[in-house]
Amino acid sequence: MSATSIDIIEDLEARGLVSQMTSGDELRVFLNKGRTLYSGFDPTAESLHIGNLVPLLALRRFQMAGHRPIALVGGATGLIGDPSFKASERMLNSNDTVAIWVNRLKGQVSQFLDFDRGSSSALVVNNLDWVRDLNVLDFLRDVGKHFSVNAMIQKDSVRQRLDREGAGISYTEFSYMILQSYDFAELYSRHDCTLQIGGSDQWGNITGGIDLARRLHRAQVYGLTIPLVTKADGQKFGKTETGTVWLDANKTSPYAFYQFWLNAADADAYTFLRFFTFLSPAVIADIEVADKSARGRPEAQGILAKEVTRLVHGEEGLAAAERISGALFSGDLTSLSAKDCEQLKLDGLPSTALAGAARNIVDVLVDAGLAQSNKMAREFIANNAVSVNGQRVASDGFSLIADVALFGKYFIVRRGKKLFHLAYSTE
RNA sequence: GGAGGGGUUCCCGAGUGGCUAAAGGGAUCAGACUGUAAAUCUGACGCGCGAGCUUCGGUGGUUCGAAUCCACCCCCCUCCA
Repeated sequence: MSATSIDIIEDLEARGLVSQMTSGDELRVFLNKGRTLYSGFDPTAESLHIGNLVPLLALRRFQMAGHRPIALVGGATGLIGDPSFKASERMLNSNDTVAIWVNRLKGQVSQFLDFDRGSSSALVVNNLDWVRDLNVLDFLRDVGKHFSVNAMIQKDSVRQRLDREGAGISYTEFSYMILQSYDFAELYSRHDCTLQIGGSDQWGNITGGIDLARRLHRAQVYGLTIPLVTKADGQKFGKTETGTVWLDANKTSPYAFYQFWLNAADADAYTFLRFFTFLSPAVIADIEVADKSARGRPEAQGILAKEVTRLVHGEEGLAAAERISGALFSGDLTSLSAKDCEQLKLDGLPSTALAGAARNIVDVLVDAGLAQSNKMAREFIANNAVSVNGQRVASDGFSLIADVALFGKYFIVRRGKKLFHLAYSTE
């Protein structure tokens, strides 16, 4: 294998991306040559979300450093459910559902990796391919025998499920760790995969795999975990009012995605730059210094939003997101042209068509999803939180009629400071 | 199989016959202040314009009246076998 171009561990450490690793110095030396590594992504939904982006980008960082990344999509493990640090047992998803999600995820992870890069070309695999044909007796005899239940119940990742009153864990989920361990051993023998990376919640599963690879194949393999992304104020990362921030443009538009990053707190922005972009730690440090010495609004969030949106949605997605953001936030809505309004719709600003000639604002808010109920809609209006085309809506009797429309048909409805919706008349 | 404990509004968690749409905390949302930040303060937080209606694992019952009492069922936890 070819020599690697940069010290990947050093880069990861400079970004704060290393949580734990097995035999640190040894691993550093081991990575002087191009190696094969993997990270797993379980199909728990039809799309990955921004939390998955950190290990995914880490795979790419390794690839850029000359290593061969394998993205494993958990067609098998997704049928079981990872109990690690989960408060309670989860519902099982059907085989069909998981199979569909596997395909979606395969497509998503592929976007971030290079499949034409010689000896470090990426690989996407599905663990169902080798787990499907295992039979129970062989599994219990050949694999299960290597696991000590005593050791398994000591793992932090399942402790709270065992200790906590009212929780508990099924044998199904308890077995998850064994399946993931088997994956590592299998990837070692199939692809000479010698390193597994994952979120820090995966430490227990990863070390399980290291032990199994040694026992089954007398192999020395390694593990490295990445810190889970946390926010400075302690709140959960990756959620907005509308829910999870997905990588799928159909579930979270490039515009919403861009806005998510733009709204990062100052205290988080530089950490996120290190975690979610390929800007070098030195450049990021410069940005931070410049922001600190400047008054007013920092640059970091803008750079962050631009970089990550480009990474996930490409130049076109970024351009659309910036067009909408510029139009809505940088001043006078009435200065928009008819063409601009049409473009907002094309760019993915949430929009609805209005059937009748005049529509009551309360109905519009509810239909557009800007309010959950008529009652909430009225409350927003009473709180002065609603405007149409830049004009405060003073009463819940307000109607969207041609007189207040832009170009006779467009209504830019705003609820709160940041939530916009385009309603347009089809008459 | 036996004994005990438990399932309350998004989450945690009080409530053990009317004063309870249901304490308190968290999360979330809005307003003010700002920088589409943080912190802080104020308000909202089942549905309904409203009279009111629908909620406390499920079903049936007792009662003028139940989340609270009874019966059966489902699910979870702990201990014993």
